[in-house]
Amino acid sequence: MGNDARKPTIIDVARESGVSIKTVSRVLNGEPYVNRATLDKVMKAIHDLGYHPNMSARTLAGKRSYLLGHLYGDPAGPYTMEIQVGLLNRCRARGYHLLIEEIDYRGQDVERRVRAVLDWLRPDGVVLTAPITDEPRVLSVLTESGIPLVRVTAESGGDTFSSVWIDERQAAAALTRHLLSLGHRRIGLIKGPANHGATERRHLGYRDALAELGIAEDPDLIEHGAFTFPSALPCAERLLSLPEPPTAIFACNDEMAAAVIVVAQARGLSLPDDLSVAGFDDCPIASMTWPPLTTVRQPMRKLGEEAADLLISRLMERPRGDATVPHRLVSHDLVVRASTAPPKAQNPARRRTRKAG
Amino acid sequence: MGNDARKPTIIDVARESGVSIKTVSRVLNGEPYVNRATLDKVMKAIHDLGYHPNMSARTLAGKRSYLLGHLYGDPAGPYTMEIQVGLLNRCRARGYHLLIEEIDYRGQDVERRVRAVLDWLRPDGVVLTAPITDEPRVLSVLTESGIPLVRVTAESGGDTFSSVWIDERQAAAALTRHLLSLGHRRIGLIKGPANHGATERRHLGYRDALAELGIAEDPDLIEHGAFTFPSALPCAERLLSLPEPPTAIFACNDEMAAAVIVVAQARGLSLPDDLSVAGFDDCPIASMTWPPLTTVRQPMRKLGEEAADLLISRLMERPRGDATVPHRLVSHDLVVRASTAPPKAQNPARRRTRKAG
DNA sequence: CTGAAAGCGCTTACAG
DNA sequence: CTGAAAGCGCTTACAG
Repeated sequence: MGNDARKPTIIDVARESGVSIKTVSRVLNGEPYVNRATLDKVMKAIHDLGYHPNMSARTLAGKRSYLLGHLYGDPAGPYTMEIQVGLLNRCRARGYHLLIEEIDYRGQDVERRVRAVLDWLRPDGVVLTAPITDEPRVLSVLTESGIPLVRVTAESGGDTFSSVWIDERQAAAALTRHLLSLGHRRIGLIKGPANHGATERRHLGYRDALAELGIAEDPDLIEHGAFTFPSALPCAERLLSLPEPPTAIFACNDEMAAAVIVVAQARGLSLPDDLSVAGFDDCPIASMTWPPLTTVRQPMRKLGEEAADLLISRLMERPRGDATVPHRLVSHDLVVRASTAPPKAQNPARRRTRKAG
Repeated sequence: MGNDARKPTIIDVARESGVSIKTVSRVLNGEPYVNRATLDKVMKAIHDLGYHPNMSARTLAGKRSYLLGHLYGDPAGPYTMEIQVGLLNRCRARGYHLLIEEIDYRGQDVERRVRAVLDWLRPDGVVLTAPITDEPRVLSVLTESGIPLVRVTAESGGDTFSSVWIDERQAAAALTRHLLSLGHRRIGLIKGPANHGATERRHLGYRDALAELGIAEDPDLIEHGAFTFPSALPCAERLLSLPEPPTAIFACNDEMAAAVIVVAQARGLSLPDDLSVAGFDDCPIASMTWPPLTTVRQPMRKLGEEAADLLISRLMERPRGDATVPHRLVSHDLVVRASTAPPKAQNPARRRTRKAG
């Protein structure tokens, strides 16, 4: 209330600048072939009037909504949320807006949920983040609808879907090499869930690095977590209870690495002397543990920014029939912090009992 | 490509069910005075055709966008993101959608940014979460525009803005009482930033509890953080370096409490024997530290759900001129975990040096 | 380089 | 309880 002042429309701008609404529309959409003087007049009118185009009218008349949909299966996870910040950054810069939708990929009606989002919101494009980048039901609905989509951190190759990714295999190998170079030879691995693409990629990197030194993988040292903190607790317990426990543990994400630290501390181990721990992602938690975690930094905001850029650029070029499926590789960093060090005792896990020194 | 099948419109539904589009519209909007048999026919046609109303057309013709805007100043923070999950839950259930926008409240052009969101997106309502619930520039633009808004976790009272809140003062008092009941008498407090409403409210609760036992607040025990992990590091250092250090520290959120734990561990203190630590919020981090944190659980998803419900209900009742400004109080819980225990040594911080036992 | 007309798919008054 | 008409603010062909 108070401001009955009707918001200015394209008609007001046209009148103010003495041209047709079609010409204003041309300026709004950055179309070529607008006389320089005309353009200036229109720009001035837009500015003077404080005009903003009405999104709904644009969407209804044109064929685009200027909306990107972010579909994710991991509500409030730090990894997903950081990517979202990146998406938001680029949407803002390029005149798009972000609609978010959580998809419970373990639920019964995944297809219906995804379809509903498309039908109701009609976003121009969709960004998929792990762990639903590889969910067949989600992908099938999306493919069938023909909507442009980009997947963040999924399998690189493939000529079906566009993606933004980091080389997780190589990153995992680099991290494992770091551990090996410190002198560790028994390195525990806590994997993610089997249905998650990253799980296999990181495992392969671990195996690559071991193979370089001619070390065979010991199945006893491989545990399956679920990329969550609680899931890694029993994994860590089992690893540290082995007759010959590992001197280092590589958890495939930071939350699981934090769990390893907690278990180790509860057992009275002194870190990193008795046990080296490494994670993956460089989420905020990686800097909040004691000792802070050695990990692989995934530039999550950047992944989001690249994804939005890729998608929006694709939407801007008219011929949406072209068969190019672009991929973007983003670089990662090995971040060495205090949670990794050379192994000290031969049999650290045995040396101590449950009581802290 | 592939599906040229034009999406069904209200006209198709009208034809299919043999009524006018106006009647279909009535059904869509749940208006009263629709004959039962007519309603059934229309519902069947909607279902058979797989019809979904076009949001843009609705927005353009009607005066509502069915969009809620979530404005926040704390990108990717776990507290904010959990609230967002709650908002999303209720939006989904009630036919609304959520647009998200980060507002850099320390930036120069806050007003312009907020105004742009309103002008471009024209959401029906706005949800504001801390720390921008009390930002005067944001509030002034919003007030001036007359858009319905609800603030999550802001000052309870006031007849200007609607809010959803927990009694932080009482919660902080309960937590402090817990510490006192364990026998602690010197309790450090790490506050939030001065411009954040929660800062003062939690401090008052701390003071209330001390006063009940006739204990005067010791200014040396009060530190100012910024609700972030790094900000609390020097605060903890100072507190633990006092000639007579506290036996317990209450950090006003979990991230800062995690920082206290890290500092204490780096100094070789054994927790909770040498030092009790408590946080606030019960974010995921609270369960990922060692020892896990005693804290106050804010039901963040619930806060978000209540906020969305409050707002949507308000939007549904036509007469938007009514002067009621509803408030909703959500209850909190004291969560006692292993980070708090009775004080052990008289002077624990002195007893040890930097080396862990 | 610019414009007049039609139409996107709904809802709003207004009738009946 | 139901409907015919107008209009929301843009963009799309189509002309010139």
